[in-house]
Amino acid sequence: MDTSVSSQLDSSLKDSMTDEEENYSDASLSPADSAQVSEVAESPAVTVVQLSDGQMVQVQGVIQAPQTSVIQSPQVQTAQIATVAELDDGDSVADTQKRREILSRRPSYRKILNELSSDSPAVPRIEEEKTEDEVPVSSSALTSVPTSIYQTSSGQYIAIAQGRTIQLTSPGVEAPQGAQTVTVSSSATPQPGATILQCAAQSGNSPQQFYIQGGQVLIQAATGDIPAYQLRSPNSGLAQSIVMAASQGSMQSPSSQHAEEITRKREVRLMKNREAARECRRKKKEYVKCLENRVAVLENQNKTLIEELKALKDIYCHKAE
DNA sequence: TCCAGGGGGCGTCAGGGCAT
DNA sequence: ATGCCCTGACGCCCCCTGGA
Repeated sequence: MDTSVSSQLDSSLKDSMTDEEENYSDASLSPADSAQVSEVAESPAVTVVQLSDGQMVQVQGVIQAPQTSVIQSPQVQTAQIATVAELDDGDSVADTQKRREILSRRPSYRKILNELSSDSPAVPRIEEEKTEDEVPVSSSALTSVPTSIYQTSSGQYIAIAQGRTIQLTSPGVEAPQGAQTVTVSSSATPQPGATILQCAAQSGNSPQQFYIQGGQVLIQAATGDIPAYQLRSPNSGLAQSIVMAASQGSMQSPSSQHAEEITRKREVRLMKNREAARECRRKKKEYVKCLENRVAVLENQNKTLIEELKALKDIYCHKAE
């Protein structure tokens, strides 16, 4: 009787705990999570469970059962899970190395959550990021040499592609509303005079004007609430040598193009890393929430099984009498 | 009201993993 | 080998809360 129930619980745990989760419970769970997992009384009953990848896991005290009664308070009916390597006393140096390897090889939150979701359909999957609405930081745009992306001091992005396309994007605004695209058809060979382009601004705003003057490109705001951008291409056309002045009136000299390129690359890198860190934190929160849900589910499951066991035991005792 | 402490979010850096 | 992505770690800032 006890054996069957504990095996059920073991299999339940085996099904629901991936090795990545163990790594997290070992290293980086939130205090609330670790408290729920590790709050356990010492029990001599240790079950070794083999995970799907072959890793051995010791599950201690799945049911803290004294000899007389199986039923215990729910507080102590949690499982303590530790890898065999950690529990093994001998060869601590090798254990430490192995532990470090396990920790350092931990997959990303997306992978972990996707694996969890493959286990249980209730867990939402984290889809691969769509780059369509990330024009300023899309890798394809960044790796293609002709595209230049700049961020203004107000947070707006200016993307200039070799196709003579200028795109203004405001952060936090969906692409259809936030992006303004202008195709510069006359700039392959810059006109000696100024070519004025107008793009349809957002409703309610005055149109912005783009001046192209003898190889120079100036983007000026027509309204006071939009900061003034100044771009220029000293040699020809709208190639990547276009730079953006930090403020109105501070045009860049060609001699500083190398430093500008370095600065631009750094800005792009920082911007992408900023986004990545934000996304990583979001996924981490989602992952922790997922683990908390899983703890709740497993606790409920445990409770139900114990009640079931109690009922069966009552029936058995009645028949024995 | 002031202030210390904690929590949460953010930006940046560093380093490992991975694809090319 | 290289570049990109992901994430831990660190410092900073802001907000909230409880005590003096």
